[in-house]
Amino acid sequence: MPKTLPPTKPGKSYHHGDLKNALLAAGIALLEAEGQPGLTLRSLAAKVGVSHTAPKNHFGSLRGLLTAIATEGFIRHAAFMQAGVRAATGRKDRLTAAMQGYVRFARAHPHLFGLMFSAELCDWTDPMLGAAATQSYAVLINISKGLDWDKATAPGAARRTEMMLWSLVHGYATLALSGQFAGGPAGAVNFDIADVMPDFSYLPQFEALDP
Amino acid sequence: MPKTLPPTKPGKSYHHGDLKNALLAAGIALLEAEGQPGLTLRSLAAKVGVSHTAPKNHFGSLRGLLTAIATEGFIRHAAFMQAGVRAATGRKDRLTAAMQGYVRFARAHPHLFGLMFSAELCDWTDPMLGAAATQSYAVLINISKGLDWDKATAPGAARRTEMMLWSLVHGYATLALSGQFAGGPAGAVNFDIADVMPDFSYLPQFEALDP
DNA sequence: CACTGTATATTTCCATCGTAAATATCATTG
DNA sequence: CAATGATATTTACGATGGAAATATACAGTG
Repeated sequence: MPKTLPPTKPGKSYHHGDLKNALLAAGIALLEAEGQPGLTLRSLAAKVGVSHTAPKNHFGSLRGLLTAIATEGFIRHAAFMQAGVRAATGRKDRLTAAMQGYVRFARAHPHLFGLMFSAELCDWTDPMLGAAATQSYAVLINISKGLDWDKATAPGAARRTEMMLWSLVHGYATLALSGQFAGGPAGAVNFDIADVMPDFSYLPQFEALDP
Repeated sequence: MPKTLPPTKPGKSYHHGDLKNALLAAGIALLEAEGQPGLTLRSLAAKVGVSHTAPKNHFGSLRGLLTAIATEGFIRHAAFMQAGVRAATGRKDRLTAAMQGYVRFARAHPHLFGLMFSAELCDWTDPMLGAAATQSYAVLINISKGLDWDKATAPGAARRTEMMLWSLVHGYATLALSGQFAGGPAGAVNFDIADVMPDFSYLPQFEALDP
């Protein structure tokens, strides 16, 4: 009964059946393999075996495709951190695991990470992308809420703590990725944020730049 | 005597005379005005009034032009921070001024800042670019050396302190630029790093990721 | 089963881009 | 003034993203 078969891999057909997911998977693979400039609509379409205008039906434009890839990247990013958090016990250890997961993901998927935080390439008005990024951010927020630092009562202290943690780990990941730390001390991945910043929430002057 | 006239602005001539600097200046202006994808060799050449292949003589390729622009960006970045540092008194105030200058520069020249730390667009094997980036980093290093935190005697403590400061301010600038802090508390630019992290150097587990 | 509408994919075409190669112009030096 | 090297232009080419028209498959409906 060929009718019961869902449109998965019908061998060779005019219609692909699952082109959107296939383009996403192949797009991420191509991005990781050859970097952002190597991910073109034509090369991607050739890899999947369709015409170079086929992606337009599903993503509208190259920008739409990159936005969808970044969205998937944030989903994986959050899941990657969460997996580390679940394996840890204790509040500080969980924060450490999240931070380490943040950096490890960036190192494991540098081009995807770069795309995710690229202001130019993605369409940040897309609600799906915004939701995925927020969920990734929420992993850090939820963990930082359980820490001692959260005892500060100053208005906005918790928010500033989150921004501080996010800034620190994101800056570290970004600079490490761009090779700016190349001259630093040799060593394995040992990013223990909990030990580095044991106490800062009671003196927060960490104001937001954006309204 | 038209011969005594140096090759500056001879009105209209086959040779421009100072095309390299003109391309750099117009390139930065075009980058800031229209973003990185708007800075093409052809649009830049049209703006300066030369053929679209003229930049090749001075920069080799688009990548070379972007690298030169990023180099100039780091020079301005360092100068911008230094100007704030000179106007401040006291060691902590000087660090604060440098950090605030870091963020303000990023906000004032978002596209230039993005290009400077873009791993894909620039040629990081260029020694001029590396030197300019190092000089910008050196502003933070020199200031952090005079702080109380520097009393730590653990091996690599100073280096870790520098990396921490750089990570924090760079992550903050990057996230603010990409609009990730948009949901934060409203407020003016008030980034007082010295108050946020008064004490961290004596518990450093901040290892480098890169050899 | 036949008919029809819709989603999906292809073909063709175009403007723009970066780059290479050959050519033209100028500035300098002897 | 002639020759040489630096500088700029012209022409051409392959690749890219996108628009428009066309072809194909699928899902209902009678």
